[in-house]
Amino acid sequence: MTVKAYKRTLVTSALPYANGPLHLGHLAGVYVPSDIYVRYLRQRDRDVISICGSDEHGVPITLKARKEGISPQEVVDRYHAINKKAFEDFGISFDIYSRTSNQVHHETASEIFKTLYDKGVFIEKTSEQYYDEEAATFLADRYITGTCPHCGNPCAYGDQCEQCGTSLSPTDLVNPVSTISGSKPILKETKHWYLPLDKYEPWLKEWILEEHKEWKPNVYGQCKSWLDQGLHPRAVSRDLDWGIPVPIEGADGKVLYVWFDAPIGYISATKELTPDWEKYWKDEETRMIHFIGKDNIVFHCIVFPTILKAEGSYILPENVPANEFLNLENDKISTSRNWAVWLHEYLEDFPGKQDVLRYVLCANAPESKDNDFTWKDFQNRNNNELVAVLGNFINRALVLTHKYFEGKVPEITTLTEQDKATLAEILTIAQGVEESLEHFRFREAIKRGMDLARLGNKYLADTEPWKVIKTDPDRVKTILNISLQISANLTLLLDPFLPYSMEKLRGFLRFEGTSWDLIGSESLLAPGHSIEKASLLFEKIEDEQIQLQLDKLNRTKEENEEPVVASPQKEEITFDDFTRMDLRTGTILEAEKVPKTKKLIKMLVDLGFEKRTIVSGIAEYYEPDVLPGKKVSVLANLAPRKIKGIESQGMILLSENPDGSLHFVEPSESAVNGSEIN
RNA sequence: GGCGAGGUAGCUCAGGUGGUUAGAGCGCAUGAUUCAUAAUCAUGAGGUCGGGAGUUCAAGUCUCCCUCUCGCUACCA
Repeated sequence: MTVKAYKRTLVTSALPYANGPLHLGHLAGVYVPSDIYVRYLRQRDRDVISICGSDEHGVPITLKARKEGISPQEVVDRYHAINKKAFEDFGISFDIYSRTSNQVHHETASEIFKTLYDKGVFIEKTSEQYYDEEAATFLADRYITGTCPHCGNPCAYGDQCEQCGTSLSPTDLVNPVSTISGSKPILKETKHWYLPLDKYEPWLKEWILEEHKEWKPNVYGQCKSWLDQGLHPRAVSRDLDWGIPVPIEGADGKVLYVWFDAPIGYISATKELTPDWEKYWKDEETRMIHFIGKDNIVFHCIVFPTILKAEGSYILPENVPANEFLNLENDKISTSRNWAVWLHEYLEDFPGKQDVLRYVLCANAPESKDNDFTWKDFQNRNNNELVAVLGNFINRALVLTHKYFEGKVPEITTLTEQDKATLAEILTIAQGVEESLEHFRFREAIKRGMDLARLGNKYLADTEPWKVIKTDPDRVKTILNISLQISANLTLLLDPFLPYSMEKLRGFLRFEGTSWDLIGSESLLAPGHSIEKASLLFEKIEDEQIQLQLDKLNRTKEENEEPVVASPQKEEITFDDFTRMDLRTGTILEAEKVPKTKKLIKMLVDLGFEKRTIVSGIAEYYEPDVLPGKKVSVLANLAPRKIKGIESQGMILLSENPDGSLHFVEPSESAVNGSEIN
C-alpha cells in the first residue's frame, strides 16, 4: 500500500433524512466526530471542506406529508430548517448545509444518471407492481396496506408488518388496499433501471478487501460480509411523484430511487459551495472521507463507489470511518417510540452547554461497538472531568495570577528541570492527539487532550506556588507563567473538541492565536500581558437537572407502555365464510426443530381421523420437548404449503401478544382429537 | 441457520505481527494539600481477560466447540 500525499481533504457527513429532528445518536455517530476532524484540519491550515445537507426524497417523506395533509416540500422545508438551525446552534461547522430538493442537486443527479445510462451501465427490467387505477399511479410499497399473511394484522404495509416485524413484499399482502384512493390496486407492468452491482463485485473486492485493509474492523467486516454473500443488481428508479425524475424518454412518473440520489447530494452541495468543486471530486490528490453511521456502510462503501466508478471521472473515498449506534439509558434510540434526546430540545434545556454534550458524545462515542448514553454519565463527565480537571485548572491559574500579579503574565526567571520537562510534555501530548485524530480515534484523542489539563493540575500541586510565594516570589513568577502558557496551549489543543469553551478561554486570556502550529510554544502569552478576571469555564450540573431529563424519559416510557390500541376489526364476513374453515381439535404427538432455522418447529399432530405434519414458527417461545401431548386448535383445510422443504398440512392457531409472543389456543382436556370447533 | 461486529477491573473503554508482575479515565479506599466550582495531587484495593478444549517453551492475543449482546440475511400459513 502506497502512502499518498494529499493536497486537500473532502469530508462528507451523512445527509440526515428530513422527516424528523436530529437526536444524540446522529451526533455521536456522525456529526461530532466529523466536526472535530474538520476543525482540526482547518486549524492545521489544511485545505478541507465539510459537506452536508438534508436528504429530502423518498417515500417516508411523502407519507408524512399525506398524513399531515401538507405537501412533501412543506415537510422537508420544516425539518431542513429545524436541523440546519440545530446544527448551527450546536456548533457543527459545515462549509455548506445544502438539501437534495434544490435545483443544483436535481441537475447533478440527473446528469450522473444520464451518463451511466448512456454508457449502458444499467439493466432494464420489467416487473409487475401494484397500480392504483383511480389515482392513475403506481404504488410504492409503503402506499399499500393489507392484511399481514403472518400475524393477520390488517394494517400491514407493503414492505413490512409493524406488528410482527416481518418484512414483506406488496404481493404478500392479503386484500391489498391503496392508501391513496382506498381502492383495490391491480398488478401492472412497469419498467425500472438496475445498477448491476454484481458486475462490479471483482473490482470492489480488490478495492476494499485488498487495498483498504486499514478501514475500521466494523466497516471492513460489513463490506466483506456483503461481498461474500454476492451482490445483486439494485433498482435505481421507483414509481413515485416525489423525487428527481428519471431523465430519459418514456420514464414518465418515475423518479430516481432515494439512495441513488442522496449520496450525489455531496457532489451537488460542493458545486453549490464552490465553482472549484471539481478539484475536490475529480483530482487524485484529494482525499475523500465519509463520516456515517453503520446503517449506511453498504451505500457508502459499495453502492456509491460503484456509481462513481461507473461514471468514471470521480475519485473514491479514502476512508469511511463509520460508527456503531448509541443507545439511550440502556434502550435503543427510536424515533417512533420517541425514545431519544432531541438536539433542539437539549439546546433549550441546557443553554450554552454545547461543549458538554460534544465532550460526552466524543468521549463515549460508539467507535468500536454500540455504546450507551446515560444522563448520569453525562453529569459525571461534566462534573468530574470538565469542571474538576479542565475548568478547575484554568480557574486556579487565573485566580493565582490575579492574586499575586494583578492579572499580568509574570516573566520567567529561571527554569528548573521540572519546568523544562513540563513544557516539553505539551508537545508530546499534542502529538498524541494528532496521532489519534489522524486515525479517527476520537475518544482517545479527547482523552489525550485532557491530559494537558491534568499536567497543569499536577504541575501546580508539585510546585505549590501558594506556599512558595511566602519565601520566593520570583520562583512563583515562573510557575504561573508556565501555568498560563499551558492554559493558552489548551485553547489551541482542545479547540476542535470544545470550540465554545476555548473561545471563552481565549477571552479570559485575551489570547488570539488559533493555529495548531503554535502548540508547544512556551511563549504564547508575553510577560506583562493582562488577562481578564477569572470566571467559570464550566458549571456543575446538579442532580435536579438530571432528574428532570430522566423524568422526561420515564414519561415517554409510560406512554409507550400504555395498552396498544387493539387492531381494528376486520371486515364483516358471513356465517358461510366462517363455515368454510375446518377447525379441529388435535394433539401434538412429536415435535422437532427444523434444522438451520431460528423459528421453525416441525410437528406431527393427531387430528383423530388422521395425523398431519405441520410446520410452525414458534421455536422462540416453545421448546420442542415440551410440546408432545399438548392439545391444540388446528385449521385443517388450509392449502398445504412447503416450508423449508417440508410440506405443512394445516395451521396451528396461536394468539399473539403485542410484544409478538405466541401462545397456543388450547382446547380443554376433555375435547377429543378431531372434534370440530364451531 | 448463515455472515459480520462485540463480550477485558463496579462503570465506560485501550490492549499492531502471541513473550517480563493485563492498562487508562471515572467510581471506591487511604494519605497529602488548601490556590481552586469539597475541586487537586499521591498511593492503593479491584480482573481465573464470556465458558471449555487445543496448538506453543509461552495466548487476552492463534485454532476448534459452546454461550450472550448488536447488526445484516434466511425463515415465520
